Amino acid sequence: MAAKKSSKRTGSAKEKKENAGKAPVAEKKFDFASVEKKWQSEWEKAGVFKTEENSKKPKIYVLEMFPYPSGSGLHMGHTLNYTIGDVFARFKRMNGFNVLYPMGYDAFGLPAENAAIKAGVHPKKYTEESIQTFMKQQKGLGLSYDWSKLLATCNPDYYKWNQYFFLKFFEKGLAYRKKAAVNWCPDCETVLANEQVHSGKCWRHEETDVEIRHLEQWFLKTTSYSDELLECIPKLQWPARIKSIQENWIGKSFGTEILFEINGKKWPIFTTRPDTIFGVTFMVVSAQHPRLNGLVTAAQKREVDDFLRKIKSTSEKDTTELEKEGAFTGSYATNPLTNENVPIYAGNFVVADYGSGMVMAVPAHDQRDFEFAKKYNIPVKVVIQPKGKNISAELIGEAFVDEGVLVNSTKFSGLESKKSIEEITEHLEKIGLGKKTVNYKFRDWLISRQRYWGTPIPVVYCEKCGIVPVPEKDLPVLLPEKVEFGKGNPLLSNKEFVNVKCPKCGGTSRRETDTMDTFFDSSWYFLRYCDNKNSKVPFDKKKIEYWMPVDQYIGGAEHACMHLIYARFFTKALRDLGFVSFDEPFTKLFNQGMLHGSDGHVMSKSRGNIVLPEEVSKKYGIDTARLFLLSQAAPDKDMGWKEEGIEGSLRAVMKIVSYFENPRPGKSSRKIESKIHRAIRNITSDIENFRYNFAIINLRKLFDAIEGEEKVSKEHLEIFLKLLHPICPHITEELWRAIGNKALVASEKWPECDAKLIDENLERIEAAVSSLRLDILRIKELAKLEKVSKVRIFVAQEWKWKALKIIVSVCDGRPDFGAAMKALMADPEIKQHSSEIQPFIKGALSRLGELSMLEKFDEVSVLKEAAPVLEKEFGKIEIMKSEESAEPKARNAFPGKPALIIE
RNA sequence: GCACGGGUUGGGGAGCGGUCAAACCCGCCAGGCUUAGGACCUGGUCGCUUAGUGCGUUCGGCGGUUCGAGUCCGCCCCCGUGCACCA
Repeated sequence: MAAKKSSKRTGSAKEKKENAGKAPVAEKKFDFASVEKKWQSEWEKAGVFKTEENSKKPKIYVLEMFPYPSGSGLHMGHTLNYTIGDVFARFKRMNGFNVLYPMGYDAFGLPAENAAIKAGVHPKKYTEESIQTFMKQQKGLGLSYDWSKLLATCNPDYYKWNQYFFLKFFEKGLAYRKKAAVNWCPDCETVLANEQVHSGKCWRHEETDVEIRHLEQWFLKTTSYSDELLECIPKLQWPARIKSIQENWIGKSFGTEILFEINGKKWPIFTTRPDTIFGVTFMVVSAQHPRLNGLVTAAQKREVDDFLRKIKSTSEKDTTELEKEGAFTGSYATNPLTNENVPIYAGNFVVADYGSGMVMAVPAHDQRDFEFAKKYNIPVKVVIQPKGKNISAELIGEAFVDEGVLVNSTKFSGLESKKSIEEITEHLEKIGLGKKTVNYKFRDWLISRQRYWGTPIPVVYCEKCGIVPVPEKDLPVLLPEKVEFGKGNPLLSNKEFVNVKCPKCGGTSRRETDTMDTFFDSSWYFLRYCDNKNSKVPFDKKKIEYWMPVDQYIGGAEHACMHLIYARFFTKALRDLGFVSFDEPFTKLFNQGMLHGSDGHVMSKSRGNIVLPEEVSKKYGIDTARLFLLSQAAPDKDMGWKEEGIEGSLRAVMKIVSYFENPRPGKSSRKIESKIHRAIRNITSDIENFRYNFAIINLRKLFDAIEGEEKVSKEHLEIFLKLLHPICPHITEELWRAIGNKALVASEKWPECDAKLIDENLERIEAAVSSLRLDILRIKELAKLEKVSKVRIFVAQEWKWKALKIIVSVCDGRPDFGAAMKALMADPEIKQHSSEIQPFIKGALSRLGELSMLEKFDEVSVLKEAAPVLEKEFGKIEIMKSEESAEPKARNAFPGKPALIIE
């Protein structure tokens, strides 16, 4: 099929090429592969993508989220992602910026380890090979990375600094170890951070329920930055969606902490509804609460244990539908304002580590509490009445949760609930039994993992000294290669690694075998790029100060409350440790859309719907693929990959290539000059604002205009190639050379728009020409005229123009028939046409907006310029005033809408 | 349940409250050119019209604001995403 196709693809295009004495492009197709290779190596030779040291240019740091190097390599989805950044980086480079555009690999992680278990390959080998594949593919895409900045997080010269930062955090108390109810994924065989649990499932295993286990683990004190992380969000130039996800994730809520007395001890209870405190009839403590046991009396132990066993077997299923359940603990709490004793239940609907893990239950005014109370026959006490209504505990079928007026609340009765929140809180503060407080959903980041392929946590456990950090001089704690994969943490199988002497006392001690969450690695990699070869310190502060923060970050929205929050935390923590002096790592963030495969699902290896860039490249050339991907939609929108569409992009590329094979150099017309400068202006702002799809439309329009010209100057052709270069880097280099240039487009200066050369009038004339021409042709066809010998164009009578101006000015954007009529009748010249005035005003009022634009140009002069262009084709063209015509249709010519008579 | 996106002409996808029947691409139709081809060129592609730059009807549904609404507001329906028993 293919061979037949290409042999047939000859014809007129071929003849043209042969006349020019050149190889027929269309026939040979175009050797994209060798052109791509050639320019990729030229770029490398010239080092055009290297950042400059001590540059006077303004800096810009363009960064894509670095990939996890999986064995399956890149697909078109990645291609889209990196192309978006590459276009931007090339554009900025040409605009005179010193651009840092690096690439690296998030090389630690579970998939490598799992592959090792499955295929018997060592994770190190697996990862190294994957990285090689990725690099080769990325180079094949023509991405303009400065490869000298390369890093991989699994190299000791990188993870050494993970350990170094860990120790710094440990010193400051930002890294700590505690026993807690943590998330455990039985498939990953490790604990997970809260951010890695999605709706009760593991982020890597959609099918796997996460279990709650009580384990001692390492945490980073991310919560000490909760407030700052939240407060800085409005300042970020990030997509609103990501900002809102982060705000929700941090989940700040204002409320009151009330001290209830339980077994002689004060328990702080967090609530947003202190106004309902007189309605508390019981308390519920989380079934996962670490202090639950202390509340259970001997008599109730059995009941509570039964309950705990029951929820363990059902709790992970259908969290949405879960019925509220619980068991009485046997303990009571004393309400500080009523001195009533209320029973404490253990319940499945209370979160252990939000607030204090126990809630005061007000069944009359909280739906969950209501359901629970009904189930266990606990009294319901109404303390807030809706305005103008009277509800009673016996009759309500659901909790009344809205605002109202307090009742049964001692001296607070009669207050509006909103007001009483303040008053009750104040009262509690006065008597020392409560205070205003804030609560966050955000929790500390659990960073230890019971897996092999990660950064060893630099700590040993000494029998005498307890937790002892590894001294800085002994870093890095190397990850041993010799381990056995299978059950449990492979690191435990290496005795030399595990059994060490205590750095403090020299006594027997055991090395920590947990490794760090890989999100630790990715929380500061953007800093390391700035100084990736430094072996003395994690990075030179001066270099960081020059390059950071990242000006433009590009990546997927799935990292909204994982990587993007961790990196922000890390930056703030490093700032407070004196490593950096800025507050936020990423000034601007762009979320690229997801590429969907032909089955409509997001393109991914596991779905089996991936399209490989190599294959597309081979068929269409990578520039064509880039053009196609970016022209489909705005780059932040999801889009589908469809093979059919790319043919159109190939056509466009081939048209451009053919044109440049046989250019027609000469002096450009004013018209094309105007168009070029308009295009410069538009395309510059399109790329700047990631409106690549519009940039491509403008490029195509510009090319159509160039192609239609008899002659175009070399300078203008060069401008076109420069404008196209960020999107189609390879072919533009090839064509740049073809029209006689030596240097590389990649290092050329971006063209500047000379606004003076944009000629609105000329473009109006052109538009008039083409619309006139079409009208004439259409009329000719409809009238079945053999030939057009004469065209008469009738333009509106002058009084109509005058009247129009009056109407536009009188009405000031708002149709006002009366005012318009009055104004027109006041003008003696217009008054002569009184019979036509009324319909004219109606017409004008109905298109007021359009007409106020029309006012700006002179119909007659535009047509006078337009007509001669068409005379060659249609013979004599006359322009005349409507009143000179006897034809009623022509007489009705409206301003801006000329009438035609053709003979 | 809460929050955020989105529903536009055959498909993809644009659309500062007036210049918008709605960019651009694909598809489709007609014509041209032809070593008759899924190449290239030109035009068309909501309906009705037609010597029109004419009329009508449209932008998930229903209301509202406005002289004027895909465009703003309210409610509803559908699709997608995030969080989810957060007290």
